[in-house]
Amino acid sequence: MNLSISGLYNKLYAYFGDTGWWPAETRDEVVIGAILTQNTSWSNVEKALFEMKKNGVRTLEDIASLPVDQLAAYIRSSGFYNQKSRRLHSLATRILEKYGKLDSMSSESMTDLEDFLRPINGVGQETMDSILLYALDKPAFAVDKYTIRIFSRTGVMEDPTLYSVKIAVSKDLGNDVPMLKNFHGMLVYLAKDFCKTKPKCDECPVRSYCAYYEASME
DNA sequence: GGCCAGGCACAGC
DNA sequence: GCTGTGCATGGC
Repeated sequence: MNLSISGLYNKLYAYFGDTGWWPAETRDEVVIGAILTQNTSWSNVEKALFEMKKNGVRTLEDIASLPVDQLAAYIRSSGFYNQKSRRLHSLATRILEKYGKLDSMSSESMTDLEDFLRPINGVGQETMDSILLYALDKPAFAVDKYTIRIFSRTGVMEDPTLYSVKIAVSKDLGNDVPMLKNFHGMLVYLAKDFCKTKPKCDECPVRSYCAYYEASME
């Protein structure tokens, strides 16, 4: 059976509903989390966020005014802490220099924001799209490893890559920001709940489309 | 104890 | 352009 992108969205929505993704209370926290979660499980990111907050570091301004190695000590549990502390510090500094705060940044155009973010060290495609969508409410779509895996297994796309998925999703879901936000959130839930190394296919909402499920039944 | 996790940059081909 | 590698912790 064939499944389109909006078909996948509808299947997932029927099961998960509104996920309220991204798990952050402020725009600043989205940006921080977007760097910290790079190739890292969210539970380790949470520990780092907790440690930062415990020490009064909650905003990009707090980060920019902190020595990098101090920041590194706080985010230790998120792994790659030397890299990430440098990335976070420079990203925070550059945003503050150019825009002052994220609220005023969100009134800029997509292309201007992309041109600003893309060259920043440590901001790749997924990090940029996460920031655009979840911190700045722009119609971007963050493609992660989960997304590729699910699109591939469910046959939504033949040979999904980061860029082909981005294009196809924006074609199918358009510029509907709440929908784009929720789609990514639902894909994360799906991947975490059902697609892990020891998959739980029995109750998966899209198992009837999934090549992995079929293979596991043989 | 080994494998994996929501990436990214950079070297070498 | 594509592929391999370093970056590091915590949970299973």
